[in-house]
Amino acid sequence: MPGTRVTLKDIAKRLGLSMPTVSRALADHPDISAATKERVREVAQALHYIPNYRARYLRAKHSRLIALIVPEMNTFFVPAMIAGINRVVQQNDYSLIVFQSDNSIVQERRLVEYCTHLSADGVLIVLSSETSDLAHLETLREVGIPVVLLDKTIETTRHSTVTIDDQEVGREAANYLIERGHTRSVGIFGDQRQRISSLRLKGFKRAHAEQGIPLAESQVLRITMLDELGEQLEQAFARHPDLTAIFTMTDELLVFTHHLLMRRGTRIPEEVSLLAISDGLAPTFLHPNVTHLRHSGGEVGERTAHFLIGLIEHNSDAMMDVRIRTTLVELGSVTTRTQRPARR
Amino acid sequence: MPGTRVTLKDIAKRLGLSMPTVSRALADHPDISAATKERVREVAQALHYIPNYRARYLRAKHSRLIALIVPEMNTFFVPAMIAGINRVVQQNDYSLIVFQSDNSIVQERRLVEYCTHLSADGVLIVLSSETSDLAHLETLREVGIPVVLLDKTIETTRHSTVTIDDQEVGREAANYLIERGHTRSVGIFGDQRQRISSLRLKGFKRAHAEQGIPLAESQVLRITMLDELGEQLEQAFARHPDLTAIFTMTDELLVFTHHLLMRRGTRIPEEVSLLAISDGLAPTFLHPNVTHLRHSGGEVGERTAHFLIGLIEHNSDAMMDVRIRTTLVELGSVTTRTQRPARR
DNA sequence: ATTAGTTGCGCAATCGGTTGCGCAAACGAT
DNA sequence: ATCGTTTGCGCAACCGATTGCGCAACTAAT
Repeated sequence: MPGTRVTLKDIAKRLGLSMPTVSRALADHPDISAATKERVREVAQALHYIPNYRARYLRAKHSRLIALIVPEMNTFFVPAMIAGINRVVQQNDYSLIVFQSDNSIVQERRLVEYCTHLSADGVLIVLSSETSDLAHLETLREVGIPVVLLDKTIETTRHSTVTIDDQEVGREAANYLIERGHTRSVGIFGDQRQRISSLRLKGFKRAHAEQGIPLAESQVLRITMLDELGEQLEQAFARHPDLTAIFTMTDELLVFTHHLLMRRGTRIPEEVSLLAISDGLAPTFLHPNVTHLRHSGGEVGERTAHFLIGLIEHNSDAMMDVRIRTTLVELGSVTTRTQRPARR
Repeated sequence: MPGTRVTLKDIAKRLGLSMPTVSRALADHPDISAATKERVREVAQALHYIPNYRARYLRAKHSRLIALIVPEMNTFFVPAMIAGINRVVQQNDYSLIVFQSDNSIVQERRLVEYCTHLSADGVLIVLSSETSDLAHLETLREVGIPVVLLDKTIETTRHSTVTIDDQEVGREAANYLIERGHTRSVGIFGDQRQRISSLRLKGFKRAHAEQGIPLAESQVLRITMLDELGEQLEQAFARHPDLTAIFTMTDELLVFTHHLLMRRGTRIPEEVSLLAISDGLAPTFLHPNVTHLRHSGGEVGERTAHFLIGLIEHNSDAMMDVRIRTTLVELGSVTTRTQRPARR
């Protein structure tokens, strides 16, 4: 009869044994004779016994559940990250519960609380864009649930993080362009309320400053909504006829920028060079393939999950800021300009 | 002290009440006086009481957990689908557990079994490419857990499905091209062991047959690995100099095909028209934008989740095959050829 | 034959809540 | 003053599994 589960008691009754004996038999406990174990296993099979994990884990302090809270499922980075996390989580016999905060701090708070209700063994969280402090994570600390922040974080000394060195990668991007003679480039960045965006921009600016290359504010595009991009890009072209390179800080910005360039007939890299920070997928199906600083979502996910599971299993509250390095993948969307950069 | 949770008993002790009273107070049970409720709530707050869902749901037959098993996280469709499912699931106070079968039937079986251990209230499953029968889903039926198959399925009379009419959409695609004078087109399809691929191909072929347009086997590309696509496409071009249109059955195939066309300098749509079945995102950032039959992952996810939750909450085992209609989105990657199609 | 040790299993408590039922005190009605 | 009703709360069972401990029965050693 559907809905009614076979329990240990049922098996016990069938065999004239006690529940503990059946439990131990199935757990291959040494106290139980081989013959009994065999009989128990047979009946368990025949009756389609299914263990009840809620009952089992009621005594145990762990649940083998890991929760992931993401602000949204964008197209490129997050799915790859989830896949990476999931791989490690499954390999270690945990299950992954995925929540989406829709970039709302209210939702995020609710979800964090929910994680405690579920007794998650650990929580991974990509902060929402509205999140400006980490008070809501204290609940987790109180009950001893380890948390790791990844990708999008804010400044914190109380939580472990896995990120890339956003400022450094912004700097590398700019240097790469400058070294190749691009003294007038446009950088396309995301919402500046997000640390990830502001840091990448900061690095981008710093590189210009260090190299003595001027960078006007109009060379920096801060994109909150993707549909602003078209207009802002046109303005940049209009204001900077000497523009020779464009840098995009995410895959989303890359594909839209690429599309806009194609639409206006701008040839890459003959007229404008294109450089991105990317997961690596989009650059290979855009034409021409796009040179990028690779930041693999899958790798971030895997490493973060490993780290979290380490915290869980060693019952550690070690704090660590893991910085993942990006690798440069040159695919020919950036030219080297022969004329020397003009210095002031 | 971290790890030690505050329980109802603690609150009860603190107030000199019994555990049931505290439980009822927090549940706003009418038997409890307003004054007591207030005191209980205060103490619960002060002590940072966190309910233990595993204990709560030990008695209840439900868990408010919905499991999703996907073969892989591709880039386009699946993430959008997950986002859609998650939206509905969260709105209805369920949680979504995501598993990945890596296209392995062994994993899939393991995961389905795991769903029963977790006492999931319902299971959504996108079948792996190795799955050829549904015997492993019987366990779920036995314990009364509703299942809905979505997107990639196989023939079944015992399970509900949510799909598009794959054969029909293949047919529509071909007809669209034929009506516009494309009598020599190439169709790019996925692994033929998957029903989704074989049906779309079947429809594509049928349309040609119905219209009396010949379709050589060399006009049909069956792609198992994406890296075969380049070579096969070149062969098709070589063999069919009169080729005027290309159809791709998924987003992945679309972006790679588009990339290959760009690389070989084929102009779209001047030289070759391009038509796709797509989630709608890729077509808008490729250049030119790609005309497609839209099949929204988000919508599929939402509708499926709604349906499943209906089954759960009405304790129904109704069977239903939901067919989601695609909508035609014309974005200019298909030209109309002036010369009439040559009939035989 | 008595003792010591091993083998195989059951009793009962426990995890943290929920729920049916009972019961005392307070209340109103006659 | 008596009876019936309502109010507010506690007792104990229960969900399904795990586990420390105890206890027979059997074996082996002296």
